[in-house]
Amino acid sequence: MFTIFAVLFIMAIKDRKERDKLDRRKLIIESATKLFLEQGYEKTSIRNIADDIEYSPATIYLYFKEKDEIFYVIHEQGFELLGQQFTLLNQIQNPFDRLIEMGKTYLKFGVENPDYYDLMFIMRAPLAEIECHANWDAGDNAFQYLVRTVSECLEQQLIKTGDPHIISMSVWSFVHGLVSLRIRDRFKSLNMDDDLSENLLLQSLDYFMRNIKA
Amino acid sequence: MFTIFAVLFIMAIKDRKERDKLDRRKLIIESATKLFLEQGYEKTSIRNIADDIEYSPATIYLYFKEKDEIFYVIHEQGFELLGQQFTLLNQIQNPFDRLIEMGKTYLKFGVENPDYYDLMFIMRAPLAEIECHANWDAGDNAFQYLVRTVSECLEQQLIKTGDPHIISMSVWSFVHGLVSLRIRDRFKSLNMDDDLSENLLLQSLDYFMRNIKA
DNA sequence: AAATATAGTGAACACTGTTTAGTAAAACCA
DNA sequence: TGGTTTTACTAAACAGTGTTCACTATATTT
Repeated sequence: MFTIFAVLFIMAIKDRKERDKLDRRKLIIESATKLFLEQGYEKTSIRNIADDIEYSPATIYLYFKEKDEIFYVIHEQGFELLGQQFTLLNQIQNPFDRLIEMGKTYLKFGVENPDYYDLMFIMRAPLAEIECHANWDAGDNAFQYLVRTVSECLEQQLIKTGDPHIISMSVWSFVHGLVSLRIRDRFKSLNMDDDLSENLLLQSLDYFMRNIKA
Repeated sequence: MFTIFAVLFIMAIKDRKERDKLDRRKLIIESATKLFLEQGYEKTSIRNIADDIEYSPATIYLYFKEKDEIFYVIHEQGFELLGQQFTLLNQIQNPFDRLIEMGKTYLKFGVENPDYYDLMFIMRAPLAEIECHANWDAGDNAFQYLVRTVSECLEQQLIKTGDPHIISMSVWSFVHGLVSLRIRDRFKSLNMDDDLSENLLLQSLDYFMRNIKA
């Protein structure tokens, strides 16, 4: 009889402990995200995070195997954010219009969240082996979403014929090229007030989309 | 009388000293380039270079203000290399054919020299202020070469009309997107044997060029 | 009450880029 | 030739990085 209550009691404690553990993990992630968005990956050190949450640096290693593992969750946050903005575009019936808006959304995301973008698409891929299976799921999903939209465009003959994967790859490469050259200041050669530069990106996108139109 | 010879002698010594100084600078650059091409920027430390040339780390700072300054000359080497390969294409009369070959050359350069490519087009720009004037001259030249070729295509109505700067920006962004996603392993999602992947890049380029053709 | 499991940390390790004070040797001047 | 200055170099340190480990308190279990 007593043992039953005892067992329940023990389990309640264990539950609380697990909750606490998750809370502290969350604390680390939130601090890391905050610092990361302020200063980027390289400049956010484990000691910075430790100072911020008022724990010892060593404690962080009780919750994360390595620095990259912390930033892998931020990496995922980024994909969730971008995914959300893509989801909003589902309501656009015409797949070509949707494709155009996806492009605009992508450009906007990159320019407005350069640090997220860096982690998601520019940085040398961390966790090469470790979480390799799950690692690029987020990215794959987004890409598959693109492939589907492109396929719809092809079915409805809204764009010139071609292999949907090649086309998707091309679209992605194009917008990625725009964003990453912009983020890494390779466009500053000529003119380029900040406003102007975002306009140039949009004009380039428009040029690209006009060209693939059927 | 004697003084004349003495002055000549002194100057000869000074010349030799300057030669020596340049030699040692060159030694550092050669070692740095070697190590850089083996391991990339981040993994090449000042101490690595010092060990390699059998000098103290501090000595390197007598010849270069900071690590970035060493890699700025490698950065320039990269542009020279790419520029050489572009120059070979001058013999192609038809500007659109030339444009296509420029694209292929660019892709090939990026895939075959990922570390150079990284320094030239992906890495966060070093020397932000210091050599800002001269810093992107190399890159600007290459871009102006692109703009000229695009302009020729427009004049001869080989490609659809549009602003030459927007078109050039688009072409560059497109090939840069392909290369940078490729060398940062963002394409590994589907299939991708190494041979196959380079083929995909070329197919994408072909798709792009077909679309801008008049 | 004693034994054990858990959470957290100080201090260290092996690195990094960079600076500084000090040392030999070469060059200059008398 | 001898004394002074300039040059070339470096050992050691500074301040930072990611990461590990031996250790300590506290909480839980027996």
